[in-house]
Formats: sequence, C-alpha cells, structure tokens
Amino acid sequence: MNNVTLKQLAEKLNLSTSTVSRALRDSHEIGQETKDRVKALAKKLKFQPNPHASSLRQHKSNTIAVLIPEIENTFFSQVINGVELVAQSKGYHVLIYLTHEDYNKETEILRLLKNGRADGVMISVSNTTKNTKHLQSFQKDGIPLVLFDRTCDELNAPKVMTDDIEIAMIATEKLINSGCKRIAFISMSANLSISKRRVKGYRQALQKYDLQKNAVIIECGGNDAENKKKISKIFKSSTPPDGIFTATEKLAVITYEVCRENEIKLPRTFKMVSFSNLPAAALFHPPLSTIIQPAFEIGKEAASILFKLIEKKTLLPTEKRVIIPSQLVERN
Amino acid sequence: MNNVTLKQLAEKLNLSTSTVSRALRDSHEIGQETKDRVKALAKKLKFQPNPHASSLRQHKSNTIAVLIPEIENTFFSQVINGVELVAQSKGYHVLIYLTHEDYNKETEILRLLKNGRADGVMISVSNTTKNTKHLQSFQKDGIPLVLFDRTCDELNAPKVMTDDIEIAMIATEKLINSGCKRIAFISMSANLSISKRRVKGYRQALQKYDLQKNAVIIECGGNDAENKKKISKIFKSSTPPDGIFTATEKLAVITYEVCRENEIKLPRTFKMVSFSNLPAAALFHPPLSTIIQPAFEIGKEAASILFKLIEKKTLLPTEKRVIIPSQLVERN
DNA sequence: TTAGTCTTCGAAATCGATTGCGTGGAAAGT
DNA sequence: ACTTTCCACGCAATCGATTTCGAAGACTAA
Repeated sequence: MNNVTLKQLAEKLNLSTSTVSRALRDSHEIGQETKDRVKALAKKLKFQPNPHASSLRQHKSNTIAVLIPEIENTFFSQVINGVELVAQSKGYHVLIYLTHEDYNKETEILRLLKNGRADGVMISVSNTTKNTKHLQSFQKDGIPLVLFDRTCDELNAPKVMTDDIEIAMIATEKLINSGCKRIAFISMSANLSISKRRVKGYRQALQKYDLQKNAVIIECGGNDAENKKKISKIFKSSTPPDGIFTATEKLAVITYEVCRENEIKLPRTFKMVSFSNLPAAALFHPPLSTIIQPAFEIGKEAASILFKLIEKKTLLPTEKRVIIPSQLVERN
Repeated sequence: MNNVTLKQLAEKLNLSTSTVSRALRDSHEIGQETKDRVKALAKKLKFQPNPHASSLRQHKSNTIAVLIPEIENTFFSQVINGVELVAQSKGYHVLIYLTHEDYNKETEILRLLKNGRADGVMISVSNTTKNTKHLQSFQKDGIPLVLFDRTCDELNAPKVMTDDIEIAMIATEKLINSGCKRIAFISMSANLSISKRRVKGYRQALQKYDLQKNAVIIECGGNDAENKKKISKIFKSSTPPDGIFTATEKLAVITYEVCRENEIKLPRTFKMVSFSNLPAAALFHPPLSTIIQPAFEIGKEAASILFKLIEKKTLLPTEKRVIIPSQLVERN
C-alpha cells in the first residue's frame, strides 16, 4: 500500500493538509509557488490519494459496474472491451459481475450495489429475469442505470441495443430469396427482449412472403443437451426445414453439431444464418452467414450514456433509446 | 444511494454507533437481545454499510483486480469466469483492466493500483512487456500479486499456468507421427513466457525425431495484416511445410484465412494443430485439432492463491508454481 | 490613515464505520 | 459487607481526504 498521506506531505512542507489538498487539486486559492512546491514533493514521494477516503468524502467511487449473464460469449466480451475503453479514458474503474443467467443472483448483486460502491450500473439482464422489480428498486435509490442488448421495454432507463427486428427480418428475407420455404427459428428464452424482437423480425419477413403457416420456432434454454434434442427433432419431422435461423452463436454451434451427428449436409439440405460475433464463423463448414452485432459500439455508447447520467448531464432524446445497426455477412 | 447509516440506526434504537456496529458484526460483547433488535431494524431498513468507510477504516477493499492484455479471447474470458466465481463466493469484487498489449498502459494501471483500491492483483502480462520493473515495484508496496499464463519466470510471485512445454511437445509429436516432416511453428511475440515454453516443446519434439534442421518458426506480432503476409510466405517457399502448429487461436484463424485466400487445401496439403479454447473449432473446415487450455481452472486456481495471500495464509510449496495440464483434442 | 478587498492559507468539521478504552451495574467469591 | 470479575455498552479517536469558515497579511482606494 502507498503509505504517503496528505498529512505526511503537509508536515514535510510545513503546510496544512487543507492547503496541500487544494494545491494538488489546483484550487485558485493557493499561490502558484506553493502549488509547485506541493506538486513537486507529491511527485517525488509518489503520493496517491487514498481512494476510499476520497470516495467517502465525495460520495463518489469513480467506478462503474457491468452486469452480464456470461462472459464466455464473444458479444459480451466485445461489449466489455468498449466499456473499458471509455471508462479508462475517463479515469473510471470497471467492476464485472456475472449473473450466470440467474435472476436471484442478478437481484442480489444489484442489491449490493446500492451502497455506493459504483456510481452507475450497466446491465444486460439474464434470461430468467421475468420482471423488473429489482431494477426499479435499484433506480429508486437514484443510481444511474443503463440497459444494453437484453433490455426491458417497460423500464424507464436508457437502452442501447441493435436493430434486432430489422436485421432479423432482412436475414430471413435473404433466406427466403435464396429459395427457402420452411425456415425454422431457433430462439433462446422467449422472455428476453432480444428474443421477442428477433422473432418479430422473422415473423414479419414470413408474413411479407405469405409464409406464416410455415413458421417454426424452437425455444431453447440453458441446458445444451436438451437444446440439442429439440433441434434434432425438427430434422426428423415429416416436413423438415430448408432454412435455419439461430438467434445466438451458441445455438448455431449446437445446430452444426446436430447436423454433424446426424450426417445432415449443409448447405445442401438447408441454408443457415445466425446472430454471431465470432470472427471464425467464416471458417465453419460450410461458412456460416452471420449477423454481426456492433458489440464494441454498444459497449462504448452505453458507457458514454452512463457517464452522462453520472455527471448529471441531460440526455438527448435520442440517447434514451439508442439503436445501432447490425451487419449481415452472407457467406454461403 | 443507500441512505441509512449506522448513526441513524443507532438513534432509532437508542444505542451508540459502536454498539450497533458490534451487534451487526456479531461481537461477543453485545447481548443477544440487543443483537436481535439491531439486526431486525437493520434488515427492515435495508441497512448496508458504506464500503468506502469500511475500507478506509480497515485498510481493505474487498476487491481484486485482474489485468489482461485483451478480452476478446476465449482463453481470457474463461479465466475471468473462474476468477469471478471464486471472488463472488468470497464476497469479493472484481475489477477488470485491459492493457491492450501495451507495456506502458500496464505499468500505469499497476501504478494506480498501489493506492489500496484492490487488495490483490492477478496479471497476465502484455506481449510488449520486456522487463519486470513495474511488477517488482508493485510488489515492493506489499500488495499480493499472482501471475497467470503469461508469466515472468524471474519474478518471485506465485504463477499459475498450463504445461505449455509438455503439451506443445505432445502436439508436435502427433504431427510427426501422422507423417509430417516439415512442421512450422507460428508463434506470437518471442518475449512472452508462453511463446518460449511452447517453442521449447516444439523443438524438443523435433529433436526427438531428429528433425531440428526442419524447424521453421514464424514470429507474429500485433498487426494482423503483417502476420498474414508472414504466414503466406512460408507456403510460397521452395520447401513448404507439411504441418503447422499455431500458438494461438487468432493465429490459427489467420492461417485458415491464408489457406482460403491462396486456395491451399487442408488437410491434404498439410496438417494443423493449435492452442485454442474455441468450442467451435470442431466446426472448422477442416476441423482443427486443438490444445485446450484449462482456462477456467487457471482462473479459479490463481484467484484462490491470491485470496490465500490476501488472507496472509502461507502458501504450500506447490502453490508457488501451479501447472494445470492442457488437453489435446485431435480432430483431423 | 482607515476601511475595504484580495490573496493565501489554517483549524476544524465532515464523510461513515470500526475499535481501544473506560464504566456502570450485576453476579460471584470470600 | 466488601472486593473482584464479567457483561453490556458508550465515548471518542481513527482511517485519509475534502471542504466550510474564517483569519492574517498585503494591497488598493478613499
């Protein structure tokens, strides 16, 4: 631990702690000469203010917290990358909490964050989160909160996300235009905002081409073995899909695995597209067409908005609900 | 912010703050009845001690910091997953800092962490880190430090890593045994400990089969375009490799891309293996044989050791240098 | 010269929790 | 009955930085 304190500095300089503190913070009420003396010694002794003392006094932690369901996920990693970039440039520190898709854990973490440890929180909710009580309760305590990606429409908080509906519609249309008639949508938990939006885009596209009757939506959960079974099943149906749209990277991988195990040939048997931020998707066999989400930008934007809230700046109307477009990369 | 303070609690209970504090911490010098009263009201009022006040008083932040070069990397994500798991179970908080492979940034972050913001630090050094001055300086301040994966042999600090040498040797041997005579090793910065260890294993295997003269080591850096060029070049040589061993996931992906662009056929032209924690490696075309590092376990183990240091427990001799074996998954 | 204004700095309170030390009263020992 | 011990709790200092209030000295204006 850094042992030099303001008091020690003050003694060596024959000044009071208040003067030293002011000098270091460039207060106008301190003479230039004194400032220079103080700063010189502070530098020499490598003085660093104790963050806990500062935080206690100023009611400010210079820290933000990021809550995500999991981290072994390209999307969330990229988000954190963006967040950390902005935070570091602002001199803020970043706390990471994983909820592991558990509503109770999410609630508990938010509860603990009410005590001032963080000046603001960014969250992408877990897939077991079916209400916003914990978020509302958190907001009541007056701590800035920003939602990203997996948002909650009903909550009055800034949200940063991608154009799930539009891009899902475009992707589905591409499948249709390349000849698919029976496109299955492999979704994650239906209660997630992103699931709803992506399904909506999928349905809109089907509707546009009058294919609603062929809609097949498989809802997957947290158990990969079960997901595999669910996905296998659709191939064994009497009317198997000729196109597949998976809502996440992981589901795409599982689908590929199912194909492998059942010796189903891609893309001869069906065409596929997925939401995924994996650069390696191009190397899959066959190459996977992907919807690349602007994860890094989402992280940067969400963090920037959070800092605006923390600094009590007023948000532009456009910042209350930011939508950053995804990009469809066709590969097969 | 949580507004209930000890003082307010004390007033409502007609007790002193000291008694309330002790009651909440289950001190033996407080009567059971009083404890119950205090705890009941604390619970009712959702009292949470101010972390900055506690930290200031106790010289303890209940926080650890993790420094990594980048986060968009399956390995580091998995490490963090392990770290967070252990930290959360111990009631600790986790700060994340990205050095972006920059020695100066690494130095600066470590410098800032000397002030007590974190009780301990875990680090995997950047590839531009060529000395350990900053780490030594950090240690001098008495803050527990644990190195993982990209370690520094010369530093006297606990290290957690995988069996790079052995597994690299095994992987190289597999290539040799499957007929490869000219195996190229695509490495990252040579000054990284893991590079050295992996190259060592590679060389040992070549030596065992008397193939040293065929050793080709390509050192790649941070610039992907340049790396691509370097890798392309070896294929255009008069004696192109019939086996490739890449030291990281990213280099494997780049190599695949090079093959694609140059229409080189895998695995007919050469066989390949790589360090990689990407579950999707099985879906590559052709499937990539990978060395899967125990990233999650490394994270857990490093964190556990760090907590032992923080709690001033003495480490077992085996904990000063922990090696967790990787796993070779053959796929092509 | 005197009142008024700046400039520069210090004393002390403050943030909120923790803790060393002290104390009143009850119980116990002689 | 008197001393001792113990229990349960309060007072006040403490952690280290920030900030309010004020004050001494220099300087200007009248």
